Amino acid sequence: MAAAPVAVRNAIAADLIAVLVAVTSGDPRVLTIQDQCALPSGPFELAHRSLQAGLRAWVERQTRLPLGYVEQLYTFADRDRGGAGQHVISISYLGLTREQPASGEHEASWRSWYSYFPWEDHRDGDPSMIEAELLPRLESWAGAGRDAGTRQDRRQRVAITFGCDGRAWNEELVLQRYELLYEAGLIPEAARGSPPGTLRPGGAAGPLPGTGQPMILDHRRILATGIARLRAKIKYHPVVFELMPETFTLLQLQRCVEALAGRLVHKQNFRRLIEQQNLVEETGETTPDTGGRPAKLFRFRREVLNQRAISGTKLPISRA
Amino acid sequence: MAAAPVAVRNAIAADLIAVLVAVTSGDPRVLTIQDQCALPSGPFELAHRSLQAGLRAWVERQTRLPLGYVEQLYTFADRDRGGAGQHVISISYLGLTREQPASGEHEASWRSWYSYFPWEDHRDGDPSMIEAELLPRLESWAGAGRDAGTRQDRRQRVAITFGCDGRAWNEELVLQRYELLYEAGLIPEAARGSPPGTLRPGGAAGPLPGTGQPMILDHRRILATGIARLRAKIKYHPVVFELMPETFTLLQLQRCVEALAGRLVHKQNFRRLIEQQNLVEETGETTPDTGGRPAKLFRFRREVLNQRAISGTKLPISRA
DNA sequence: TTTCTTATACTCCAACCGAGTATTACACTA
DNA sequence: TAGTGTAATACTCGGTTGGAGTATAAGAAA
Repeated sequence: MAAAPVAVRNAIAADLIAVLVAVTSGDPRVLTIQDQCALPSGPFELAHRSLQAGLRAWVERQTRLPLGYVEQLYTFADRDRGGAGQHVISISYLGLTREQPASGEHEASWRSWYSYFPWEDHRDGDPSMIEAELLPRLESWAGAGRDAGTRQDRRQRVAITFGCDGRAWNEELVLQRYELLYEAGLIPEAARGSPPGTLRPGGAAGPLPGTGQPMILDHRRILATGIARLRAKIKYHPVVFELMPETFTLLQLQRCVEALAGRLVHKQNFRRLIEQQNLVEETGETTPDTGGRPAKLFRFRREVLNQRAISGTKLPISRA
Repeated sequence: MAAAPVAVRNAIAADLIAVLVAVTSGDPRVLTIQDQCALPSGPFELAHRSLQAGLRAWVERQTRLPLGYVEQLYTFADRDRGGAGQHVISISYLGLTREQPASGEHEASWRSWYSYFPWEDHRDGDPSMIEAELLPRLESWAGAGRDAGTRQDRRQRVAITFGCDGRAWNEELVLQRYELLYEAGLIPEAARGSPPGTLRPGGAAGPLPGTGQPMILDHRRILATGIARLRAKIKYHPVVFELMPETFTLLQLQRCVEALAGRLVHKQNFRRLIEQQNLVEETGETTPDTGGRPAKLFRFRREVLNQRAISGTKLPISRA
């Protein structure tokens, strides 16, 4: 029970997996490898000082991206993941950066996260594929429940996570929605058996059209976790600025938030909130290339990171 | 870079560490071992299906506690923690339960978490030891900063985390406060060098009086993480009920929340919030042993766990 | 009967937040 | 040069929430 040195017989391998996010031209993107079917990952080695140091090391070595903000997501070690009889612990991280040319190594490329979760983008209204494709299948899954209790339970989960029956859409339930679709058998990854060698060829869309592009292993689940965490975080912590260029207009900032949240925000209220919190300061310059009236350029006041510590900083993400 | 099976040369050992919390007679308590100087921990073994399964397994085997709620806290692998040259990954968990006689094995015992963090209990007003002991030492640490910038930075951190200069006390900054005291050298654990064999005898208070009882390694940091997480969580998720008996009065529930938060709440508002959210239902009985007017007994409506999923459920923890 | 303690009902007010209207400032074009 | 499109900015308004206070009711103990 004590924290004694562990014998070699319990030796284990540890993997670091990264969800690297950037927002470019209104698109929230994620760094992927292996023909856009996997998140970048690498082994945790003895040379690394700490987990976060290990992550920063190989991310910066391989992609030359300056990792602004890094946060641990989750650690898991389900038995079916590892190789023959060996446990692999996977420690996942969320990292924010600005999109770079993406150093060609390892065929890494940026991809919109909505191509993996097409039902998550509500910026142009609720995507029609929810009503047209997901809900009917989910309903038939719910109806196939063993007893009445199960069926009602399933219907309730569907209604809550997808905002049916007059309920509001909750953009933070990314993981719950993915797991629901997974349970309902609508996610190709669910069909894959335990042996981790049997991967789908990948590249093209999975077996079921309209449920987004699959990834290897449970990488899509990890991505969902990262999106959910980020969507929750931007509401009370000024992390958006890690994704912005040095100077920006308030509309650009708003578009970035909207891209992450997958929904629109009220422009005037957004500006009110940003300004009354003293998160930004004017650079004194304006940019004319907004199409309309030139917008003032702003710069993030890095000082607030020390001040607020962890509290404060709200962003308005409307419910209607 | 791919998630390939990792060779044995990067073999690593994994430990599970638990912060088990119960609230008894107005005291938030934590399960400890080794003369109250360590959190219970155990190796993650091949036999375990998953991390959480591993945790549940040995906690329930060794303590016979029914673990209601379990949540992952943090994973770390700093080099100075492990044995000679070997990395040890520590995965910490937060678990909620009701205090049991504590099966005597392994000299496990429950202990108020405020004996490790005496500055965190503000139920009877701000503890005098902050003003009397901590702040003077922190001030002299801040004043010893190399340049003016450092000094100002340190003073600001002190003011924010301890709520000086008219700032409000923020009960969620448990970890930040601990790390500040650690940096300032007021925490005995900070004095310990890298070699993990050199532990203080423990038991009695550490070298510096008034900074709480020390623990081995970084267990106190983990405990701080758990407290912070729990204090944040009770505000938007109905986890308090995992700590309550089957039936309870609203005052008991309030006392439990206050014990966790380390501060008092407004009674009328607390009740308003609890009731308008339909979190509880009357049992129909009352209990006369409250000293005053008999209180109605309530029961947690477990159904809400399915309904709210993760959203909703606020608890009022006042700022003044 | 007084007093203590707790439960419970009701009120008040300020802050916040979502939503809308109106106006201003520029670029482009006909 | 007038008109149009687009975006920036100012101002208003009403509902909800949440913190805090007052008042009353119901029992136990002295």
